[in-house]
Amino acid sequence: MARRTKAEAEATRESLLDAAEAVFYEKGVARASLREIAHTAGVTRGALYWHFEGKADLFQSMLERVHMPFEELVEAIPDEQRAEGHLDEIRLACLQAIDRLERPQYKRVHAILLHRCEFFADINPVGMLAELSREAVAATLPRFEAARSAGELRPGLSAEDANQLLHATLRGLIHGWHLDTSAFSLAETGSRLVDQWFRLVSADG
Amino acid sequence: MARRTKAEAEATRESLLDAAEAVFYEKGVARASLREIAHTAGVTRGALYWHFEGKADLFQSMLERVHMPFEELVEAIPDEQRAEGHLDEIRLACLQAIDRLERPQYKRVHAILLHRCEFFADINPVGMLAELSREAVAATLPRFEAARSAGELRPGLSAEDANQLLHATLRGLIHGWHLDTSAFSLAETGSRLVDQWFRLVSADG
DNA sequence: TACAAAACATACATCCATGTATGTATAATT
DNA sequence: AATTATACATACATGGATGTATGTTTTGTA
Repeated sequence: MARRTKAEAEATRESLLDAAEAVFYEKGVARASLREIAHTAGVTRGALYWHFEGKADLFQSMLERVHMPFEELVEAIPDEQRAEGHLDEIRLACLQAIDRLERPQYKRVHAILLHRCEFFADINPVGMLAELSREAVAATLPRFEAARSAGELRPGLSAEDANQLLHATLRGLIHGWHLDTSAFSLAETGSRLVDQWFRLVSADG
Repeated sequence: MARRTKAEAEATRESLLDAAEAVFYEKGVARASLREIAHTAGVTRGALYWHFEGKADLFQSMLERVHMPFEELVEAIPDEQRAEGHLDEIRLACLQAIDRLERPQYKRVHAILLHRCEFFADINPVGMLAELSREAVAATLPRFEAARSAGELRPGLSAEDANQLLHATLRGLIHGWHLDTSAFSLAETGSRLVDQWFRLVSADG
């Protein structure tokens, strides 16, 4: 086929990523063929290999579209929700994360990352999840320490333990939700449990 | 090759399951070939197809070797650890689970189930995880309700919420550990966090 | 002791995925 | 206006995996 304009090329790139999301979600990454992804995007494998080096590169690029660093979550806290203390700021950021995880694209990509891909070639989803986890853990720890210094944390509970417990709880909550997203609503049940958790670890809970 | 005795046949079946564990763990389920599994077990695909219907059946059979129902965990609580109340019984059972999850076979199979398999053909690992989860949640709920009635639970915390929080925390803890099993020891860090958790939710914590 | 089925190994047919090489029309550049 | 690189499509070469059919001993059994 003929050469397309730059904007058109970018559009095919995006549609390839969209198609990858759909096909990865439906078939799993390993059983998804590049042929089907290209076909879903309305192009051929030629286009795919032009924009990406292969399945691994495609997968990686797909993930980069949904990265959400903790600081971004903090900034995304709406103005009407004013944080009362350090603990409360973490809580509100968690609620922001929960809110985003229910959005279709995040949900689908997360489902792929959690249950629809095995490590392959250069891409190691376990390592990627581990990296994201470390990033999040490192971002919240100083806030828990600040909360500790301010006396917001329950006596006998260290900042490190509270931090690890929070991430374990969130991770488990999200994984559990992804086991059956129709079983409960993240927005409702999830945020209620998160609120309960913060009440349990706060000094005046 | 010639017909083997019944005992020998059972031995090859077991060695095929062992090989499946090893190859699934190394390559992931989707990229693991039955040829390599058979070769690792020291036989050919003929033997594999004799004992199992295919990869799905092999996978399923592999999982059945490591199932651990909650009641079994309760019974496995050593005599020197006497449970003080309902909450404490749940706690001790959790510690039993943690203990088992560090054993090589459980650890490997769990790693496969969590991060090294995609759903395929008739087998749906997400559904299987969901089923195991439901089973565990259903097993602990009545105990939390008993704890609630006995006044062991923190005021303002329902049995349902406590139950969901526990399973979220455990699931997150285990998933997090599997992201990098060298990062921390489940036996040490895990049981410390579990103890902390039960302290947080208990009325006299 | 004979025989049928067990417990595999071997061979074959089929299919599909990946990677790369090559073709091609057009957008961008000079 | 001519040229070049772009943005793909098409074609080809290769390889490996699955499923099944068929062989081959030997074991359990009647």
